[in-house]
Amino acid sequence: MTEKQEKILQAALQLFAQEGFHATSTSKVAKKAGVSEGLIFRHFGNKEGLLQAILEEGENRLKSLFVEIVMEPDPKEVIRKTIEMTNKIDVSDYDFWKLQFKLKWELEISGDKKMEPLNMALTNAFRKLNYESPELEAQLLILFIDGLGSAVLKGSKLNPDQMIQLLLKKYKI
Amino acid sequence: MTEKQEKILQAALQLFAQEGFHATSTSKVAKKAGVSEGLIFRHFGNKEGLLQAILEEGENRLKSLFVEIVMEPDPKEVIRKTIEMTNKIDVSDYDFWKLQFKLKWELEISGDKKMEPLNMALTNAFRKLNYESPELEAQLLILFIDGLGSAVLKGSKLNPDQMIQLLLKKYKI
Amino acid sequence: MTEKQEKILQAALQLFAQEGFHATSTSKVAKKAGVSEGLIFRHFGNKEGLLQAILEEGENRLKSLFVEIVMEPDPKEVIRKTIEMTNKIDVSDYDFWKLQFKLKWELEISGDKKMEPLNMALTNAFRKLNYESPELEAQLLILFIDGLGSAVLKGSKLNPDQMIQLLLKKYKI
Amino acid sequence: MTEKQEKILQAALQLFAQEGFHATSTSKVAKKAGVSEGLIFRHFGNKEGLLQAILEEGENRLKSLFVEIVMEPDPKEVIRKTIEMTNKIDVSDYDFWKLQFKLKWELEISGDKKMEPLNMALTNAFRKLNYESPELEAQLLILFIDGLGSAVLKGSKLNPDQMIQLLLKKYKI
DNA sequence: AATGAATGAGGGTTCATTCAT
DNA sequence: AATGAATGAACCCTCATTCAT
Repeated sequence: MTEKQEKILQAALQLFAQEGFHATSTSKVAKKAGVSEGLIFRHFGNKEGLLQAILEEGENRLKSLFVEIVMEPDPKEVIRKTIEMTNKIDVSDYDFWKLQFKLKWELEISGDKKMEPLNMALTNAFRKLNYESPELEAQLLILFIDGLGSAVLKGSKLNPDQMIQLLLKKYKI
Repeated sequence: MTEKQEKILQAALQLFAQEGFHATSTSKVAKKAGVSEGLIFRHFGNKEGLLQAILEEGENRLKSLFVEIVMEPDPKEVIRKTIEMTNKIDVSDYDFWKLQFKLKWELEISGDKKMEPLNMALTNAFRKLNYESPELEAQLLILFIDGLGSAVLKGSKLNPDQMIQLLLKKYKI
Repeated sequence: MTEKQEKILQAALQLFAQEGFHATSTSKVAKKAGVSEGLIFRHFGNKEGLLQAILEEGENRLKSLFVEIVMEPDPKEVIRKTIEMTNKIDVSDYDFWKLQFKLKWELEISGDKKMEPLNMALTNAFRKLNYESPELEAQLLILFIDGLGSAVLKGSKLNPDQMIQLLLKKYKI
Repeated sequence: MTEKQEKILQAALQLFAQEGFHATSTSKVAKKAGVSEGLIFRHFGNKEGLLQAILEEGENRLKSLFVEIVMEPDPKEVIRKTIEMTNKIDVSDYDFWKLQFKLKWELEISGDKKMEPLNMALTNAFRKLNYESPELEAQLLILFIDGLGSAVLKGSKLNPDQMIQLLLKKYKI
């Protein structure tokens, strides 16, 4: 991975996240990266390939976010960590996460699959805590954190910390 | 509103919802509507104008969805109706709602403002029911219905009816 | 067929014939035709389509060149007219015919099929004249007019009229 | 001439012959040759230089094809060898000869000059045999073998052996 | 000798938009 | 109101070529 390749990825990430995939031209990416447009295609094949390169890194980051939760034995802790997940996101990674959400809509990339490990960890946790419908409860919680992340990234005025506190209380944690 | 205008709006709605705003060319819209491309510009000024026309109708539909909730005096009913809102969506309107969600991300159109009446109705309801933080509770519930709608429209496998039942139980309704 | 469409075809024919298909850019065609580049694609779909449009006219012209020969009852006349065919080509049509020959090589478009009616007419003529191998004789004569046309169009110094006289004498016509 | 230079020439020959000069990119040549693209320019200066290198070898091969004919004292033998020339072409050299014909059209390289020695040899032969117009007869025969080679290389269905027999008979050889 | 990163110009094509009819 | 020809800018991408290593 040369220095210019990194520059391209960085510029593309930022622009895709801010303006969207289709609304970002490869020439804009090149200009922002301080690189000739042709270089993008030499390294990533085509615009789609550039996107894939970014997304691949995305899956890795998501996995490393999940690993702590999935490995946690205490069910209450699983739920707590899940709820607090959105707070773990570094501000410098906003563009990155924004892109993930954006693409789910712009390119109809389903996020279900990626969430599966989290889903299972939560289902297990709720089962251990004797919730009536552990699967449903897991889905509901995922719905919440997805919604919370979504709201935060879209710049909603909602205060995530308060929301997290409220949720923790509701789950008696 | 002539017949051809309707045809254009219909075609645009479908295409914008399915492929996205930027990925849909005006020529595709014209072809699908069975209309000359120029006519789109005659009637809606430009591509953006076409979008606005669709969105305006969107706000109206949203308002009419909300009106029942906002007018409801019984706070428990307000919450129940809110939770069951997603079930009220007709399958034939899927494209329409999909577009609304899609655009929030593709064009960074905040949905906060549109949700304000619902937000206030819910806040009021929770206050009447002596919830500790009615504002937060309202936001949380909105988060939920937003997440649920989002999941359904993206074709998630999750069962909305079960989810609604679970929620109703949680709110003791 | 609008006026500008004609202009495009004319310019393309000239450039394709002179520089070759691949060596001619659509922008060059547009400039020469005094037309915006986009118009080419509106009317002909793509560069290939533009070529096809030219070639279609080619087949028609070829057919009308053949018709006199194919309809001729006197076998000697068939042969004579075939031999003299190259002389029938108008100087203003040089570009057109050059393109036909050029493409046979540049794009590997076989000319065999187009020559079939002429082939049959000649075979018949040679058979009536009791030549030993009429099919072969027909092919040989086609080889000759193809070669002669080719030489003339490539700007060879060879004198076609003398060549034609020589041939006529050989076939005793 | 290093091993890699040979590889490049070989690959270029094949590609130029099959796809044409303009339609073949230097990168394709490099890939086929298993060589870095830069090396092509190190060795041959530019794409044109690469072509020239191939063509130079072409002239040599042509000369060596002609030498037998030009050196032949018996006029009848001169004619026979000329007519049978196309049969002398090795199948493994098809690409090479195809390229020669192709370029005559794609790049407007006249073949007249290269044919001069053959032309003179034939003229002489016909003169010795007391043909009326030896120059014309020479040109005509060249026209034939050019056409025959052309047809064979373009993959025509015509049977070259039969054609050669027919010609030999016509020239009473 | 050989590589592979890098470039700038140009490739074909699509786009939103305008205009005469 | 409606068409369809026409445009120019921008699109993604490929090209031949250069250069540091």
